[in-house]
Amino acid sequence: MNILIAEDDPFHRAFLAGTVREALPGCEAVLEAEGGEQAVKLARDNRIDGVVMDIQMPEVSGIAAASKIWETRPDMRILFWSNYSDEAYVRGVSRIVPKEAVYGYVLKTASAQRLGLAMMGIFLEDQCIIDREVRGVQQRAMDLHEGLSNTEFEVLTDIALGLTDKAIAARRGISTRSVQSRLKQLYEKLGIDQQPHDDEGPVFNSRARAVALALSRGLLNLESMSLGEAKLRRWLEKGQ
Amino acid sequence: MNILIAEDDPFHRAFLAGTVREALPGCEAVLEAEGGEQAVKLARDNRIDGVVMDIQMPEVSGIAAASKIWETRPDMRILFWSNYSDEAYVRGVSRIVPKEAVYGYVLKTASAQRLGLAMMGIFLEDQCIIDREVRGVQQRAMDLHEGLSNTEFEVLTDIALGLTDKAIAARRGISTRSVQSRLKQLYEKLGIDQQPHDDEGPVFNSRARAVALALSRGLLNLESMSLGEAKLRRWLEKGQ
DNA sequence: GCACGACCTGCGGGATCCCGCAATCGAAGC
DNA sequence: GCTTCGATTGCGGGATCCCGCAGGTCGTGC
Repeated sequence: MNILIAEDDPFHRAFLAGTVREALPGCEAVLEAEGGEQAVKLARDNRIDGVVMDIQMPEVSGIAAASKIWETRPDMRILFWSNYSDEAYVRGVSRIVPKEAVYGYVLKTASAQRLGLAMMGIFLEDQCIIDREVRGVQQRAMDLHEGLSNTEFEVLTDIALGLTDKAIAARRGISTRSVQSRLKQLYEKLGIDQQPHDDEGPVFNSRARAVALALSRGLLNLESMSLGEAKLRRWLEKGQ
Repeated sequence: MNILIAEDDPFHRAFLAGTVREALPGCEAVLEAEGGEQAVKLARDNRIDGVVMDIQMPEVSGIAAASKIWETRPDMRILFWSNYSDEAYVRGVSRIVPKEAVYGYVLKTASAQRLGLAMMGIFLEDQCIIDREVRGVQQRAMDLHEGLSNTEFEVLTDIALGLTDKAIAARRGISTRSVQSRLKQLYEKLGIDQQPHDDEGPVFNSRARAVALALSRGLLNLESMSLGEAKLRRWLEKGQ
């Protein structure tokens, strides 16, 4: 069995390699990549049976790299190992995972033992293993009343990128009035109307406040935004 | 000599401890803190000669902890060790460092040797040692035409928190028209007017676009925003 | 004293945003 | 077939935002 490790931090990379050797004694080779691009290349050029992937990496993130790998090898087993359980990450992962793929999501704060158990479960037993805390986020995101729907999530990313209502409407193929309806729902779910008011009218600009709250709650993060920025740029060029 | 290490990641913490022992053979004790709060407590209760501080830590960040420590020991030598050279961090540090303090700013991507040299320079020779890359950011921030003035930076943080013009005016003690003037300058410096236009008017909402650009350029980051959120909350309560 | 630049401020208007009301459409369920 | 529910859309208005223009203030340097 050959395992690929993708992790930019050298200390974490060494720790991962050690844990892999310990949890999977039958493992023949452990390949190491320092970034997403290298991970894709190594996964393409070698016979790999599983990947341990850090999500936050400069240049090409772990999610982007996993997406690339799954394009050609939709049955690849990938264990995501991340510092955070941001909803942006959890959504990002579950959006790209193919139906036939086995995957896992373990937090870096977990013990070495828990990480080792997850490796055994995924790479030996083909189980999907998701940390409890991450599962909680996943659950909340699915709940229709608590979490955001896909359409609400779309307008959220769009206003976070700084688009106008009209631009969002053109991009998503709906009317500006619909955009505003979605925004209103978004504001309600984020609880913007119940934010403090001053004597002199509202303290908060709904649009900007929504972005601030989404960031602080992990609905969005910098990576999801730069990813959205890239998509937006492509759409703009296509339009011209 | 006693050195305090504040770093939440155990691998990095162990690496720091090793580097301290190597670079400073005369060092008697190396104390370790896992977070900002513990760092402040350890610095208060022990005879500490210098601190190596990670900036990004959950709960109490390294900048907040350093600020606390410098309140009672303004001559403390502190070496900041961070993953990023975000302008938000650089500004945050240089805003709180007392005139008589010796400090340093080294990136985590630097080699162990460079880190060791910085430790020797700061703790043995009382030199200020700032990585070249960080220095570049500091320089740009000082340049009046390239970087943002303090007033522009203030309105930037305010709109990022989601405040309305009126609320910003009340908070900063100026008229709403002044807020809008500052915003216009901010938009110009961020280059929002030269963003792409569609046939059907502007694609971007200036206010939201400014926040998006500031985040992607590191002028703001999540920590500076949650810090601003805390300040805002205090101000709101005072007003009521 | 005087010119200069940086900042603050009031006025006014045009564009955008926020939202209540109501009609329409499509999909799911009985 | 009918109902129900969610999503979309138009209309209209009030609030906010963006910005050009012009006048005022304050500190610096000659």
